[in-house]
Amino acid sequence: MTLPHRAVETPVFMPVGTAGSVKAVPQDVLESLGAEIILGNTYHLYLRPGHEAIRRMGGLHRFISWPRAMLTDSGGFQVFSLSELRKVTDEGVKFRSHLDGSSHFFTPEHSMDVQIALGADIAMAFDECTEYPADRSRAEESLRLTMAWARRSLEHFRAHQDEVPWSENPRSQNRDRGHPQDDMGGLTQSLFGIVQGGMYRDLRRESAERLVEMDFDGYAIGGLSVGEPRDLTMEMIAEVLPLLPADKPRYVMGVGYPDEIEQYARMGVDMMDCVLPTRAARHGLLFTSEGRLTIKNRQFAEDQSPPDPNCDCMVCRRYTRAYLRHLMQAGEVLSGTLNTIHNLAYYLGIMRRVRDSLESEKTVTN
RNA sequence: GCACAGGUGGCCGAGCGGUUAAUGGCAGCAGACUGUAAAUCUGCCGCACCUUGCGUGCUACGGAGGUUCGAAUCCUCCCCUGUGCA
Repeated sequence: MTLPHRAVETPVFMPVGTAGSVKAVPQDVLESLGAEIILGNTYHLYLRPGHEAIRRMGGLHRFISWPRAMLTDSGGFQVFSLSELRKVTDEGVKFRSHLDGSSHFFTPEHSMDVQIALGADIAMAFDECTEYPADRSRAEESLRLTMAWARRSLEHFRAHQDEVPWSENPRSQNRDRGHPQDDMGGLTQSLFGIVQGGMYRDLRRESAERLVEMDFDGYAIGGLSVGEPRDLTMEMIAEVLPLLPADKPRYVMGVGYPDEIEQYARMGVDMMDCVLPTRAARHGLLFTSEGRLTIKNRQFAEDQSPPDPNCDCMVCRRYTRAYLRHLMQAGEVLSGTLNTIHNLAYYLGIMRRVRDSLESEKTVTN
């Protein structure tokens, strides 16, 4: 399958670039690594530098100078991760900014407005990422909210999706400058719905069916990898996947470890994103064909071998474990950069191999 | 030489008569990280031993004596460092 818009082949892994940057790695390096689509975050970009500022600058792609695809998460995950700084009502979520403590009210409509202003290729419905564990009634309540918000997200999005800042768009304000990032060729932004339901199969099923009925451009499975055991994650995905239309992208949010993403991709998941390869890299954990490598460990102090002997990424071709360990010990910023480059290369490599072996029997072109 | 100020565990630095193997920080060692409040967080960090326990023993606050039931903390002498004056 190929994602609509900038023809992204799937299954695909999407590096996370919350605040308009895949931490520690410049865009041109991301391109050379073969990253085809990256994430941005609605909540974070709304707070700083502000979505209207980004709109005025021509949209997210242009602002960060990223010519390939982007997806913005709706802020739904922040409802979960900033649980101590927020208050949820049917209407929306009141956040207290983690930056300065100021109050901000997010509703599905507001999230859509922000995401349209940012103008990523794919926007996400505003949802509540249900925490784990959540008992039955809590999961039901949370799902009720997410489903109501999905409908509101979709309606508002459909009514305003032509307000993206892209040059080809009639309402765009930045059609004059001929920038590579502006080559959107009459594309439209799409919106994905998000399945929730805690760890209850019937709730998951109900969630999926209702979303499909609403007719989104793609579907995500959210609320996973929030602390539950791995087999439960698997079970939920297996339950939901068959209910989602195979001709539209199916995205499992926030996963996972290398073996997980391979497994899910082989099950038919088209898209995945995760902060793990980038965050773990900055913390000194490398994922390799030989397993986890805690590069800061003393044992690598004089190890002249490459991080992963079976990897041909630009880091493994050139640097030794001893050097990477030293950079980590010395607190050099290059440490995070090199570690992240390797981890992303590793993740992207896994997906490339899965794609090759699946030999895209379901190529859908735009 | 005189006058002040100091000498504390690898380093910096608290403590100034008793819950003190000794607050903190750094360095070191190990672990965690899954739609990013994360270049973050957690644990260990004098030595030895074991039944790994808010366990036992030993050593420790420049050195040597002393006061005291008890001293890193008080006294004496000595050594050393910094600053100022000769």
